[in-house]
Amino acid sequence: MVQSKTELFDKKLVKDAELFKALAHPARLRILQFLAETPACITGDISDELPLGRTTVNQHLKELKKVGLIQGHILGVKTNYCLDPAKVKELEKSIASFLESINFENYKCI
Amino acid sequence: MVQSKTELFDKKLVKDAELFKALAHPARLRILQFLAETPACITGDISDELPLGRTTVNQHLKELKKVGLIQGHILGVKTNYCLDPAKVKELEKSIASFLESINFENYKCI
DNA sequence: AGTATTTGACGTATATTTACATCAAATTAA
DNA sequence: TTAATTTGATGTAAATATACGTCAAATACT
Repeated sequence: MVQSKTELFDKKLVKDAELFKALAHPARLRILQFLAETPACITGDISDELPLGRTTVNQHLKELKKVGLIQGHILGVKTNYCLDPAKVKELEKSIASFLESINFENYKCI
Repeated sequence: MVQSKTELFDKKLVKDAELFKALAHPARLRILQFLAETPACITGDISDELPLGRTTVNQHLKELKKVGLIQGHILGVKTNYCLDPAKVKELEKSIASFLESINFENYKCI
């Protein structure tokens, strides 16, 4: 991008775009689903579930953690990952509010 | 990515990820909002609205067109862009169904 | 104590995204 | 007809994303 211009946009739009970006890869969507299905969510089990290497999965986990959608709890050598339900709710609201902003009942194309 | 692995994931997840990716940049979110506000949506006006060059904006428009969220109608030299309200509705449904798949009422972290 | 397991940090290679400049084609205006 | 406008295609440079291997540290097992 030579020179990032993201800071020139409205802060809410930037934050929304970051959330969408976190969801912009099938591996990360699958990870979220897996965590939702699996309350006992050991890190290695996640990479076993996906057609990707462990280090790659770890990278995706890091991105999900960055936006707060998941948390990692260290238990000895192992790390238990899990969804942050509050953040998921927040995500839901952010998306809804954006969609509302582009949803005009009487919109018509010329 | 050396070797893309996206085709190894569930098709619906891949499609959802593509939708989220189209929304993963503040410029594209702003474009969608602008089109929603502006029924007479001349191409050049869009780039005037954004802190980006015309060619850059054109590239973002192309991506939005690729996933079908907007349409371009050629009128002489000019092109009128507008939202595709049906696609926006579809987007809304896809997102809702994904969010539902990770939303467990009794989810609890260990 | 010594070995095995699990993880995250780091580095690396390739692909893609972002931002733009330049150009040619098409159309409109003078 | 000539000049100006508008657009999309093409090319390019830098940044970021994706996928993975290797490694060291920490913990668990024998």
